[in-house]
Formats: sequence, structure tokens, C-alpha cells
Amino acid sequence: MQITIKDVAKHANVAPSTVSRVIANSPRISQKTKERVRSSMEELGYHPNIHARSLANRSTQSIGLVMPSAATKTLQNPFFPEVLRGISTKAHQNGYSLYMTTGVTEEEVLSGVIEMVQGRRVDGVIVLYSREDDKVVQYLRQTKFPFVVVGKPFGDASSITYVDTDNYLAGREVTKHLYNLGHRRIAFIGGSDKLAVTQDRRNGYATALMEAGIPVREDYIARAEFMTKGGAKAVRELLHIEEPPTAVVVSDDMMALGVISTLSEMGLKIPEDVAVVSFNNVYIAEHSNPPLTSVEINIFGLGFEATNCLIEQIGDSAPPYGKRVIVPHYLVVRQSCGQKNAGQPAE
Amino acid sequence: MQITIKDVAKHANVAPSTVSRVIANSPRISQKTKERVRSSMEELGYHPNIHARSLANRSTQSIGLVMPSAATKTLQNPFFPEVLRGISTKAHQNGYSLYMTTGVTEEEVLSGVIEMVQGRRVDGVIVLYSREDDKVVQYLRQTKFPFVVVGKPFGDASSITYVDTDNYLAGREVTKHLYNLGHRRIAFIGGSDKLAVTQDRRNGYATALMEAGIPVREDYIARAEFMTKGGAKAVRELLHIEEPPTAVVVSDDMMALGVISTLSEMGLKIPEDVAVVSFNNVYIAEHSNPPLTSVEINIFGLGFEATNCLIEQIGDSAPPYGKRVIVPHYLVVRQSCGQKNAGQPAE
DNA sequence: TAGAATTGAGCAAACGCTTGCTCGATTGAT
DNA sequence: ATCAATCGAGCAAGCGTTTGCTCAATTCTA
Repeated sequence: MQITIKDVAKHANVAPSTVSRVIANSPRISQKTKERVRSSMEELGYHPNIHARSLANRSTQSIGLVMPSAATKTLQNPFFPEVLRGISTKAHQNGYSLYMTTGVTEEEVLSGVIEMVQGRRVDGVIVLYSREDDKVVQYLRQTKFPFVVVGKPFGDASSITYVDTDNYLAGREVTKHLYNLGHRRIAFIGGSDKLAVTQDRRNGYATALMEAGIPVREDYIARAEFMTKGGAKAVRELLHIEEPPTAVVVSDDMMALGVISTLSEMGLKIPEDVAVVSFNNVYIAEHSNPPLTSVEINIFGLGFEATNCLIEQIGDSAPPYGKRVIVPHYLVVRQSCGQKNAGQPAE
Repeated sequence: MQITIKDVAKHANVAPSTVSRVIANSPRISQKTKERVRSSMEELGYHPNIHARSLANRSTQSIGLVMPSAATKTLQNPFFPEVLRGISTKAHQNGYSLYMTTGVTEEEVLSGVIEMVQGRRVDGVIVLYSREDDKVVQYLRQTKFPFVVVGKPFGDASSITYVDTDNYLAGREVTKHLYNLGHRRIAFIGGSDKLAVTQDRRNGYATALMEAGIPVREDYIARAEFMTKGGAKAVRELLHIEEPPTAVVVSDDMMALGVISTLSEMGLKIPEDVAVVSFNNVYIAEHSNPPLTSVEINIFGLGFEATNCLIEQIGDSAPPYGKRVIVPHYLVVRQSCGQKNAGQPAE
């Protein structure tokens, strides 16, 4: 059987409550007693039972992670491991551990979350995506359970704590960069339209075009799955239109990988024939062929900050609801977008 | 406050114990009562408190994950997300959730594990690596706590359940493949020597050479960190020796990425000047430049099977200790190793 | 139709820990 | 030297479930 607080108490010749207070390092216990109890704990190899503790004081020291449905697919995108690193680092620093549920459908994910929350399995939740009409966020919000979103939430964003990249700005900058390189026919390939990240980046793209006096062509905007396959498919379509783009803004590195390998297969040179820029600057962006120009968004930082906010929220009962943290980004220029003047000038 | 079993009991006009038995779907409860209780649960939105349940039950429905120390670094290698996918899939199918601790030093990891185990936070543990003299495995084994190792454990492997690739065989095959391509000066770049995976692959490599009548040269064997940086450094050293190798077996795709980009930087062509093969066939192996020839080891399957074994172990009290599962692998030939006759024939 | 067997549900004692109160012993003030 | 204040530690009541027993009601047997 397990060694319980009673065993320790007996061994140290005190009451269980005293042991408990020693663990909590309560000032009500004398130094002498504390030492005696501590050495008993040591000697017996005592470790508190987490469930008993959580039950008694209604706090687990853990954080729930919500992945997009089909988490299992998602894990293939290096974004998630990286954000996980950030989360895990901060969580660990503060003595929290991580609790993951995965589900393949939206319903499964939601019920997983409900279980975490109602079952008091976690103290707070981090939602690793932001999707329109998302049940999870709705639920979390209405139950007033501590949570933070990675990405910009929909609806009444002002009341939700979130950490995000300024994707709108990033989209604008990237597009402008291509414009400055001489490109005039610039396309956009995004992931699911329901995702905030796609919308923001696309809007930034459109704004940049408008600022440059270039009309936004619907047929230059493609959407696809967030993986290489999606990118491959999308770019194929784009290049079949009459006046094919000379540059393309891709909303995600993995998609961009798909884009560039497809272009190579089609016999097109990057960046000479088509320039490519994308977002996230995941680990492998630098190792693709050619290396990807990509927006470094500090994914680790997103995770880290999100966890930070969550822990704040859990701690203070005074809810600093509606806090928002924007993690800075910057463009990392590599070969895939070409040099100045390398693009085909307009008309 | 939370809705408890008592609330449900009151609402359905039964005793708490009855509610509990309804949840467990005990045959001792009549169909009628079950339905009544169930609809009460539904109506009140009842969800059992996990901690109370675990406390009473002595079972959590969760699995502990042990990452190598510096987990946070490790997460950069796509191996882990992928194995996580496998684990998560199987775990989810069986109603288990995942519990992660991370630590940066070995001691931290160990104490995390002890906490999980002694604190009865998980029902079993999956160790995601295998290292010589590993305290975690020692501990787990001596406490007789259910666990399985991904990778081949050291010491008395026969008493430990594990799932693994036949890395020895894979190492042999890969080396032989290079030999058949005409290479005679074949080097090996491995990760930490303490890791079973490195040792096995290296031994396979050495065996293949010996079988081919080629002496194993110590200066052809390099070790490095398990990431691109490591690969880069190692290959630079290898190419500085007098008779540089014409082919190199790299123990990990990420290292191989480092290798090939370093080679490119040095102005060497792959596979013409140096052929490269590696292991794991992670998602991006196919997207590197040139695409990597790599051994597909079914990482997902490793995770899945490991979870499967663990759940078996948790379930049956009859311990099927010492089970071992070998997940099959196969070589995926891409450009990085070149075609037949492309290598430089010996002498 | 009486008594035995069976069925369905409740009682209450755990599970291991926390925490508001209580209370004796020490210390300090007068 | 007396009484109040202070300090250190223990008592016991939870926290929300599970589960071995008990027991009343029902069904069956003879």
C-alpha cells in the first residue's frame, strides 16, 4: 500500500494535520517540528496523493490543453510541438503539469473539455487554435473557467484573454515585401477560412495590395488544408488561371513546402518563376529547397506567454479578463522570395 | 459549486450509491432506475469528479509520458510529435488521457516520474527513449509500476516490455544499400552513444561493413547531437580526414538535414559527391533538398503499440512482463543516396 | 400460503488530504 | 504571583466517489 500522511504522522509522532501543514510550510508549525516531520517524510519516501489533495483543496496543479479536432493530424505540423515547448517550459517552471485530451471530431473535443472542467481535472485550459463558432470557447466562457486562447478569438474578443501574433500586420508586410521586390501578380494561399489566423493574414495581404493600388482578385485567393498536400493542390489551381501569379503568400510553412515541391515538379524555378513567402518559420523552413522566406512568429513565445496568462488567471481570483498579449514577429528573408528586381515587373 | 453525485441522487430520488452504480452500469440496478438516474444526470449536467473517483478507486484513467530530459529541446525533433500521435490515438480509443511532465535535468525528470507514480497520478508510464544507466527505468522497475519503453531497454531487457524498431537490422540494410550502390568509404554519424538507438544502428552499420569485407574505421564514426546542428558539425569533421567518405549513414533525419545543408554550403553535391541515408523518415524527409533516403520506421505505430502494451499491463494484473513488440521498417529510397552506379566505386 | 430465494436499493465506511476550531502550555504584563 | 495573550499542535469534519453489507420487497417453491 501507499505511504500516507498518517504513516508519516505516526513516525514523526505528530498529528496528520501537522504533517499537512509542514508540507504547506505553514508558519504555525515550529521549526523543530518541521524538521522532524521532514526527515520522517524523507525516510519513508512519502509522496502526497495528488487526488486526495486535489479533492480536499479543489486544485490540481495542472493545465488542460485543447488541440484542434483531429489533433492527431495537427501534430504533424511543427507549430504544435513548438507551442507545446513554450507551454511546457513555463508550466514546468511554475510546478504545473500538462493534461492533454485529444478527439477526432469537434464533439469529442468538446466533451473532453467538459470532462476536464467539470471533473475538476485541471485548473485552467489553453486553447491552441481559434476557430469561428467554436463550441469550446463558448463553453469555457460561459462557465467562467480560466482559459486563454492562442490566436485571436472570435466574437467578443475583448473579454477573452489571448495571445497572438499580429497576423494582419504580418500579412501586410509580407505582401509589401513581394511588391517591393517588383511583383504585381501576387496570390494568397490560406488554410481553413474558419480560422482566425487565415482571415487575418489574408486581410493583411488584401490591404497591402490595395495600398499599392493593385486590385484584389478573387481567383488569386486559394484555400487549402494546413499541410503540404493542401499547398500542393492549391498552387496547381492557381497556376492554371490565365495570368498566373508571379508570387504567392502562403499562410503556413508546411503548405509552403507543398507549394514549392509542386512548383519544382512542374518545372518552375523558385524564386525566378514564382516567389514564395510564408509564415511561422518553423524549424525546417530553413532546410527546404530553396530555404523559405518566412515570418518568424516566435511560436515558443506564444505558448510561453499563454501559459503565463493562464497561471495569472488561476492565481488571482480577481480576473484580469480580456488581457491580450501580442508577440512580435519579423520577416526572415531566405531564398524562396528572391532578391530585389528578381521578380517579373508588372505588365 | 460543483454538481455532485448527491445532487443527482436527490434529484432522481435514489441513494448516491445507486447513482454510482448506474455510472458503472452495474447489473444490480434495474433498467428503470438506470434510466431515471441517467436523465437526472443529463438534466443537471453532472460530471463525476475525477479526483474523488480516483481516490476511491485507486485508478486514474491516465498515462504518464516520460520524455528525455531537456524534453523541451527534444520536442523539436518530429519524432516526438509523431510518437505522441500514436500514443494519443490509442489512448483516446481506450478512454485514457495523457499526462506529461517535463524536466530539463535527469533529476528533474526522475522526480517528476516519482511524483506521478507515488502520487498515483497515472496508471502507467511510457518512457519515450532508452538510455544507458537510466534512473527512471530502474525506478519504475523496482517499484513494479506498469510501464513500457519505446526503444530497447538496457540491462535485463527480457523482463521489460518494450516496443522497438529492429535498428540493428535497419542499420545493416541501409549500409548494405550504400555498398550495393558502389560505395566503399561509408561513414556513420550517430547521436548520443548512451542511446540504444545509436548503438544499434551503429552496430548494424559495422556488421554490414564487416560482411562486405570492409574494415570499420574509427575515424569514420562520428557522434553528435540529435539535431541539425549536430549533423552539420559532424560532417564537417568527417570531410576533413584524408580519405573522406563518399557516403554517410546518419542516425536521424534531423541530423541528416544538417548534414546535407552543410555539404551544400561546402559546395559538395548530393548524392554525387556524398550520398546520404538516414532513419525515421519524418514528415519533412521528403521535402528536403534533395529529398532524403530514409528508413521508414512507423513512428506512429511505435507509439500506438506502446500504448497498447501499457494498457494491457494495466488491465490484467497478471503481468505479461517482458513482452516485446518489433515494428517493421523499410527503406524509402529518394534522391539523397543516388542511383545504382552513381557512387564512386572503390579505389 | 408460508417460507426461501432472489432482486433492487440504501447505509456507511473507506480513499488520503486539508483546514477551521479548540485547547493546553508557554510567555509576558501587571 | 495572577491572569491575559500567544503559540504550537491536535481533533474532526469535510472533499466526492466507490463498494461491502445489510435489508426490504418481490418472486418463486413446495
